[in-house]
Amino acid sequence: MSDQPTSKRRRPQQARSQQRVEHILGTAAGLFAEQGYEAVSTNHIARAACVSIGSLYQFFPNKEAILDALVDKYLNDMQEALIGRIEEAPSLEDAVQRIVQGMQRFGKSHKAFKHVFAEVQLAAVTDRIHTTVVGWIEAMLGEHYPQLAPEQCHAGAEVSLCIVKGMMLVYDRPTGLTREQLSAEMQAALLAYIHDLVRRNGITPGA
Amino acid sequence: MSDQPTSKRRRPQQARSQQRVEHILGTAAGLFAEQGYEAVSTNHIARAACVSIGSLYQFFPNKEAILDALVDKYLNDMQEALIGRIEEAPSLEDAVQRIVQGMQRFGKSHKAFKHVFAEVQLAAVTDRIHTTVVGWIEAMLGEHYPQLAPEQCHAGAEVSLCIVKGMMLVYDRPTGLTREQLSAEMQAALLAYIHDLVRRNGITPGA
DNA sequence: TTGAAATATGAGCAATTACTCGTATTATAA
DNA sequence: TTATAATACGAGTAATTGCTCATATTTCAA
Repeated sequence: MSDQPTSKRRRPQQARSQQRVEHILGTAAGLFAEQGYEAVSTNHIARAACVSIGSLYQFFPNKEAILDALVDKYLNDMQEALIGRIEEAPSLEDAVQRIVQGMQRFGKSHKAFKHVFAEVQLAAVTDRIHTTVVGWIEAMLGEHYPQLAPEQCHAGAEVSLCIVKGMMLVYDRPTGLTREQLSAEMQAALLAYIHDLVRRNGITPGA
Repeated sequence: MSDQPTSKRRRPQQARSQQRVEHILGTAAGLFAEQGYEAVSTNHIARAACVSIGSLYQFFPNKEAILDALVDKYLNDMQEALIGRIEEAPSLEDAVQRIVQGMQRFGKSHKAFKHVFAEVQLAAVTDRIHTTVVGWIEAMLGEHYPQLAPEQCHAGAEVSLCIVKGMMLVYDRPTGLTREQLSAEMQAALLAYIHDLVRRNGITPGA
């Protein structure tokens, strides 16, 4: 996603510094997840990672660069964890299940992601993720329903992502439902919408 | 929602100070909407409202109290703007339309609300809103489908709110869809899910 | 008219913010 | 072994944060 330096700063060249950068990122992810991006300071991150503030700024030109690096990582991880599996899905129902469960797993193991993804004021960063994921869903819809016009695919993808986003906001809230129930309901909601979409466009839903 | 003092601070008693408090709240709402809660300082609010920082702290014991007061106001406004209309809705389809359009209107005229509602890290405040709104939707479902078990109503309400929340996150994003299209799609999504829910529970959807 | 309560003011405080820079410690290639 | 580049360090900077408090002004009942 970015091979040139993320920053004007030095890129880590020796093994120890590469490990350090990884470690800083991991620590930052944890803190962001717990307290949110704005509430976490760079000094805070450095202290928690047992790294001097100077070392942190050796590799990250500013606070936002840390978040950017995290987002790069997340988009890559998501691509691996989700997209491969979605393309292999034999049916739309299967694809929907993989999306919902994949997102759930991903949100669980990368809690900071949920913040970044849902936080409204980090518009630039959020946009990158949003656009990327909409593209994936759009492609999936187009593949399963070639008769669907491109604009319809796009609209469907935007709305589907709405649903998935709302879903992620609610996963760690005490809803009275188990994760499995929530997951099942969200799959049902997504499928119900998609089936409705294609039906409205005069296509008989497959399977 | 709270008649006793919001704070340990003086309650405004004279007309001029009541106006001032209103004005501070309005200004804060605007700033929160533009920049998010964390990014806006109390000094900032005071300056923008043309009020000294001391006056601000005369009526609000701390920054959070400003947000709390806003949420009180929003929940009241929402109750008036939405709930009355929902209870009068002749059909579920109509109720869904009123919810989606009401939320949209509300998000438009109270932009700060969107932030507060969706922001993950303001857990306490967000919870109040979430719980309140889930209750409303739950009641609506129970009324339109008396055969639906209370847990089913609750589950349905939680998932429906997920969808509405995701919706609010996306309204002012360049999606390539007009507001009307988005609104229509979201109504369709909500209805598709609810119809699916009652169908799965062996009830033939009305109308 | 008077005086006490309500309201208004903003300089200023301690704490924290994102970030710099001079210096010290490593690693590596010659 | 040595010299140069890479890495590490953390005291220190200016700016900003949420918030206080002594003082000044306004309101209104008596």
